[in-house]
Amino acid sequence: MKYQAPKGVSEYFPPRSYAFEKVKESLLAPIRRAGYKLVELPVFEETELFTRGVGASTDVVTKEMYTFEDRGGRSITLRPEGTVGALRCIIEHGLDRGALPVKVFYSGQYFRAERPQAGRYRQFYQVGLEAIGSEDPALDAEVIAIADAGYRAIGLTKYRLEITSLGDRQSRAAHKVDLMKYIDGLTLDESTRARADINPLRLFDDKREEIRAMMTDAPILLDYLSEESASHFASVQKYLQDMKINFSINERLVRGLDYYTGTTFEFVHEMLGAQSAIGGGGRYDGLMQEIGGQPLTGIGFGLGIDRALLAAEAEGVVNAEDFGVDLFIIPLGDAAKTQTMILSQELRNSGHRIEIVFGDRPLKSAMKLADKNGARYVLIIGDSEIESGMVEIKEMSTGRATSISLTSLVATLAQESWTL
RNA sequence: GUGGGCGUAGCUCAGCUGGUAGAGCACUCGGUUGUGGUCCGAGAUGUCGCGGGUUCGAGCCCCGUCGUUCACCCCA
Repeated sequence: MKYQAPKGVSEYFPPRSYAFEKVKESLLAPIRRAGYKLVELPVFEETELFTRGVGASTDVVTKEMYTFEDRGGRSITLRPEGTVGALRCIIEHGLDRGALPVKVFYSGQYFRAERPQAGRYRQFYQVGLEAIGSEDPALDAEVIAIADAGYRAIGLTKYRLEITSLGDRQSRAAHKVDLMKYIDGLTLDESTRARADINPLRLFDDKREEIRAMMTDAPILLDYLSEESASHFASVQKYLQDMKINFSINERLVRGLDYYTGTTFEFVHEMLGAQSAIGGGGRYDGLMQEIGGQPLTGIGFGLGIDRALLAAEAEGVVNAEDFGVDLFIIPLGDAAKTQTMILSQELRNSGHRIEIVFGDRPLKSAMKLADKNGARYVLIIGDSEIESGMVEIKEMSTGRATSISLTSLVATLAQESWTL
């Protein structure tokens, strides 16, 4: 085997590609129903957009970006996340000049040069949305509810929603001072110390027992929220409760992108191993302005399709059987082949899923093929059928055959009783 | 970037203490004339990841390398 896909990319092919499609559509449907509008965005952007937007000190920017120079000497980067690019599009085309909030959604692949792992790929797929220009806590709740509806549409049940508030700039600054003071008093190894210097909140998320223990008495950001932030967060919770969306407050929830402020959330699946976050998002107060837009707040999420699929498979809620065809046509002989080509074209034009058998397979083998492809009905066309003008259409599940005239076939199949 | 596991037919894997490879599934054909799902029969398929070493002899041992996988970091 000479060529293989680049390291860390996931490819989806039958039959799993069908489940992938289903998961993606399930996540997308609630977004569309809430009035969010599609934006198709480039997979690469000017590098600076990400260093400015995502945060120059984040791991994502410092060591996980696919960056290269294009032929004109510009520094280009494959998008490591979706929000910044979506906002760039909104700002560039003035979508935020009309009625607010602007509500957009998108889906596609993202790239991060990390060491691959279960549920973590160098190219991964996400469905995301952004709502720009409203501070209303009801919007926070809507965004969370949409994600939750997507997971439910897939059929997932073994996940939980964790939320917290990162507060506003002042809340954070005050907390950071005390947290740094606390961390300075700890004995940490060099790399952990370095991480703490970049973002002290990270230590809350450390998986090592000894670090967790050290952090149990650390000052919690929630205790430092300004009155405004606290009441906003309280409203979000109230709306979620009213909508009967289960959640828990994780005061130690940390996200890897620097732009988050206020409401922040994560959906965590319990059957996924180390990479258990299937989706997450939050509010970002300064981001629009940071990348050259109006000073508008915004909120959004990114839902990992790969991980949602993994979760669906772990829960056994994906059924990949619906990739069958309505009608399988088996031609016997040259004249029949021509007839089949014409017929399949007509039937496909009227919306049916039609497959035909290619090559000169023995009839028996052609029947097997139809069966394996999940054909609901099979039609055999040979010399006698062409001569008599009558064909038998066989229902595979019952084995029963019905006689229909060739000329009325298209019309007959369009009827209610033949719900192809 | 750091650490552990694994690399044998398309897939899942077996191969005992070293003697030049096997199963199941899948695939193709057949079980008398143009009808599938079960059953039976036949058949094709491997540079045993790659390179070196030890040995009379290596899929099995040693070294390296690449790939893969899981975990840390980080995150969807």
